[in-house]
Amino acid sequence: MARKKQYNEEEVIEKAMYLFWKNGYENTSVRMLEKEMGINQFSIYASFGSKQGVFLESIKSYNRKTKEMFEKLKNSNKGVEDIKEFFYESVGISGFRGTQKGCFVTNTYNEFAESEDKMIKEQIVSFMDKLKEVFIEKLKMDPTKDEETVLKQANYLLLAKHGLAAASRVNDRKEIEDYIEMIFKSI
Amino acid sequence: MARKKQYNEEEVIEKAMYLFWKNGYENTSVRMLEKEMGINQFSIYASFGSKQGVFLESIKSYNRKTKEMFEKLKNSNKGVEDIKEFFYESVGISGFRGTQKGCFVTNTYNEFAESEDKMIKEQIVSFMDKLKEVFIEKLKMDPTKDEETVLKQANYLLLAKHGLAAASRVNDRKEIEDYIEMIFKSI
DNA sequence: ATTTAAACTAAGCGATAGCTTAGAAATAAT
DNA sequence: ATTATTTCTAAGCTATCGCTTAGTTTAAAT
Repeated sequence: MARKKQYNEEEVIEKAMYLFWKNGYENTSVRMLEKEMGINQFSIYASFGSKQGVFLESIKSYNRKTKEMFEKLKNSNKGVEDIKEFFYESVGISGFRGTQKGCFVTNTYNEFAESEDKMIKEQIVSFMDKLKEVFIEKLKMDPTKDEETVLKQANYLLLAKHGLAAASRVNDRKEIEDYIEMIFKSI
Repeated sequence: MARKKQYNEEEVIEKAMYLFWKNGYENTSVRMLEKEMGINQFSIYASFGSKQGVFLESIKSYNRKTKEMFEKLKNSNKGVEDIKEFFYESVGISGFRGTQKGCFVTNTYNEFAESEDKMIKEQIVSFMDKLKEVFIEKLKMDPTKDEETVLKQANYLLLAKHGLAAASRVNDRKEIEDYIEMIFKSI
């Protein structure tokens, strides 16, 4: 038949994901992707169709990376304490390859907040909705909270995460920990 | 001698500021600035030197716009309650020309978090530092708070503002108000 | 009215963006 | 070994980026 692909798509996407995470979407050019992914433009376009295609796959790759953390969060039963641990881990994961900063999802949310790009927005909103659902579930474990309080607090936690992402880009460890503790004081 | 400028620099910068606020720095091209400012590229470069120059002046223009609010915040003596009111006003100002979203400073902070652009970073960091100083002053009005608590809470408020800015781009009024209330529950 | 210096218009500069294409290289199946 | 089919290289496409420049228009000063 024919030649086989010299690269593994999942592997090269993971590399692309780290580059996007580090630089954001707009500040990552296809030439930069070529170098980082180790394949040339023809192969990038043959495999993923467009720069946006590479990015969408990168988000999925990030989802796979965080899935374990997410599953752990879901399966535990410590209520609010689980969310707090998740926040601490979120900060931890940000540094697991050194150059990336903040949370990839929150960074993307910020970059695309004003954008018209529906496919990317969908991915991000879907991720955040899933997270909110988990928060709600955890908060409901406390029987003293009524429905309204649960929704308010879930929304608060989701928004507080934006500050956390910003913090983990510039602030030091202690400030970040203080911030997390402050968040949970009102829950 | 010679011809006079057909435009007022402060006026055209204000228009540029709203465009930058709406689209961010990278997503605003010099061609777009031409249209919005009503002057052509030659005049833009003659007056402000570069696109970055226009942006720096835009930040200053934003500072002038928010100065009144800032002064009011400084001169009041209601402590934490002043900060809360400031948060509510911050959300209000975001909509005062319709198309802008979030807080211009926070948007810029997010866009330039990974950037090497020192001049722009300086402007933003200086703005946030000034805000933090005011927060600290307000928090100190409560004699029961020790120095450490004050610093922790000021940091918390500054970071919480990132969530507020994100919220005011997509969430509805009620969710935003709920979020603000939640922030101050732990103060 | 003439001079003169600045403001203006419009065209275009090189660099880079995302993306495409023509043709050479490689390899599984025959 | 030949064939068939895909991968890969490298060059180049058009569009847009920030910015500049040549040349015209305008108006204050003489």
